[in-house]
Amino acid sequence: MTEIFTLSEENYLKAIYHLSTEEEESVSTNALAERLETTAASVSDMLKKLAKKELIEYKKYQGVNISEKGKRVALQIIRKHRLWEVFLVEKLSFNWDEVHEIAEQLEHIDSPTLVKRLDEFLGYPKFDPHGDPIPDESGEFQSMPQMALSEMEPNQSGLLVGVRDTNSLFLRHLDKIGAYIGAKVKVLEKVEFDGSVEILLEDKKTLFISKEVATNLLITKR
Amino acid sequence: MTEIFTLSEENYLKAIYHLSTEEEESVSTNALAERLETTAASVSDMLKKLAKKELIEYKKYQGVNISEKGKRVALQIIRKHRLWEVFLVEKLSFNWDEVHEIAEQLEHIDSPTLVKRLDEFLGYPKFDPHGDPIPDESGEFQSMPQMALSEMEPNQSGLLVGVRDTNSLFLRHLDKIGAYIGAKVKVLEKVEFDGSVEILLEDKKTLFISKEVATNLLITKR
DNA sequence: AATTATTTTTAGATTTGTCTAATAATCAGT
DNA sequence: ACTGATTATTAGACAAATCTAAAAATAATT
Repeated sequence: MTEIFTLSEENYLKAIYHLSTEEEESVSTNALAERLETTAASVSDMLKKLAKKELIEYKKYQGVNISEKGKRVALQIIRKHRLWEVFLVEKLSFNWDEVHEIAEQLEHIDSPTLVKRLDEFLGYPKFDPHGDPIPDESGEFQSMPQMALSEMEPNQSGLLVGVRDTNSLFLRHLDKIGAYIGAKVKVLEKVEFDGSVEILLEDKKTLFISKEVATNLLITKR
Repeated sequence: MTEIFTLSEENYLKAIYHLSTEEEESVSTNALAERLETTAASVSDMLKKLAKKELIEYKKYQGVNISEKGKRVALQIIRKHRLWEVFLVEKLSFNWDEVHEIAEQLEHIDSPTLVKRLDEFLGYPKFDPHGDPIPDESGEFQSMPQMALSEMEPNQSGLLVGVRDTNSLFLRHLDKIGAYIGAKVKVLEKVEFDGSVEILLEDKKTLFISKEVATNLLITKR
């Protein structure tokens, strides 16, 4: 008898989870309202509901913290979202910038067996097409130490493992310059003047990356 | 800008479509209420809504007929349902008796591109795992002339192309006796006494089929 | 510390889809 | 053609999720 949650509840939980990993402090009503493109009043209402179900810890005017139970639920939704993204890209040959909205729908499909079979079908992937880790059934996931490309020093190298911004224009730009998740990246030079970075991609192509792009590319050193 | 329908509207349309192909006459409020496990009052309310959107033709107390527009919408939902069933059985190795409820959820995912890619990925299947035809993008589908096994005469043979009852117990029974969609079936003898039928399955196995089972198996002669 | 600005919550409405109970229309049997 | 039974519709209520506008709490500024 696994508890069932509404679409709205699931979306709130996911947003709360994401916001609380992005910042250390508790999540504010307004931040949630903005993220979910709704009003602060609606958020207040929903928070009361989620608190009653013990999915969050909530004291009026003090912001929200996600509970252990809430985190468990959120991570399962995120797991589904990312598995479906892998499916869409690997099996249905979508581009990685086209899959987010479809996965937003698919993540709410309720069937533990389906998730298990899908995971198996995809070969138990550990990361989604954007480089984000896929939680396992118990909510655990591998997180590699990551840093922005802009924070690396000349001569350091690593693998491109993720992007900070998942904006579709940005992702298409990456495709165009030939950058993809898993690519080997070596920093050749950092340009003081404008913060841009000269990199060597896959040991064969050198190019300049603007500061804006460099701060949005996540690298694992090793 | 393709019109968007709510989950409820889609489920009503699907039910109306199915009921109106099962019987020639227009669909009654009570029949719909029973099918959708709701009350006649709720059905009345919804019918007004669907009529306003011109998805059905509806005159008070006279039952419903689905409009051309409504049929188009219903067939696209059915298309999605059946494609997902193929996916679940062929790719995720579900049994055919386990897929219906999951497909009931997946059929509401809204993304024309997804449907197109899924269809392609599955190799443009024409029938779902229960033997039901899959409508194409414009709503057309192949329908083979079908008859119940119980209506066939001795020495006639054909292919098992579908089931009338999709009850999970029934489907498992079929698995147990070794009957599956696509199997060759030849009627050896009909037993007057209890209406049971002796058949030859795939030219290699003879067995007795009860009247109940025989009326629920659909055969194409050829 | 007092006042202003910001943030958050409440109060009251609205929409969607549902329900029960009451009413109205149609159908069936004599 | 009438009467009783069946079937369908309306009226009114309710829960979920949202909104606007008003009030309350907290934070910031002088």
